[in-house]
Amino acid sequence: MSDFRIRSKTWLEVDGKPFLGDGRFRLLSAIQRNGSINAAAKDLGLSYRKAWAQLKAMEESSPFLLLERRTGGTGGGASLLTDETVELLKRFEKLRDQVNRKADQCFATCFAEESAHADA
Amino acid sequence: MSDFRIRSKTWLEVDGKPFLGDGRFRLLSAIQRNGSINAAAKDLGLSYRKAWAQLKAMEESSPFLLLERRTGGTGGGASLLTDETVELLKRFEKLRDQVNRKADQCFATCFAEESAHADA
DNA sequence: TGTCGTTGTGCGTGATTTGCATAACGGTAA
DNA sequence: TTACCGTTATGCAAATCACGCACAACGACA
Repeated sequence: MSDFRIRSKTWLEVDGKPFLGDGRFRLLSAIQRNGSINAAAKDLGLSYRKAWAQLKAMEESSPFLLLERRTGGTGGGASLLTDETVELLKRFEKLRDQVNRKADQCFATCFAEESAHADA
Repeated sequence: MSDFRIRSKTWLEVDGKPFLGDGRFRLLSAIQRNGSINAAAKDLGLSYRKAWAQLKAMEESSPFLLLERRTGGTGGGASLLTDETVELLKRFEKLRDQVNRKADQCFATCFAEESAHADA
């Protein structure tokens, strides 16, 4: 009964539609690091097309502006996360980590043959 | 910041491949209720083809026999969960509910404007 | 005014999913 | 023994979806 591993995903929704999950979290983080959607996509090994589609989906249901885009100009353009987005990422990361940790705990309790209580 | 709802999924893997998640849990439960794959599929509103594919995928990585199948005979045939599968479903349901409950708690903590600590 | 690297988008191609159609099976009853 | 019935099991064509190439628009700076 214990050949299993547990996995879990946590994400936020708006109006029943997916808003922010792990993939989009990584994308936004990469934009923050790299300063542009294009560089972020390359960084993560995904196509600009796909990254752009994810951002569009997010923006369609976001209650606030996600990022400032600049087309043309020095460097060809750039994209910058808003303060609210940076704050959102922080909260989401904390939430996700807490849930993952709890999932591991529950798994140990429900599926281990003989489990001493872990107190991590 | 609080137009969001939290969602989470929990599932089991074997050898890095998805084994038991919410959809397959519902399928197996429906087989238990209905006594056949066909009736279970109708019950859930999915095609027999798809239900069968899910079972096949599970069986390819399952450490034990999932269900007994009978082709032909009275009623045309039938399918019955093994005792181990019934036990697995119980444990998974418990695990899933615990993780979901914890996710709701964490969400309240991380995203509520002013949150008194909930102690459910 | 030309250059450059962005953002933004149309569209053809390939992969994946879906569902229809059909074969095989075996208890039961005639 | 044989026909019947509803199930398990599967091949295959059609539809749907995802991917990524190719290209247009943009604007600060030299």
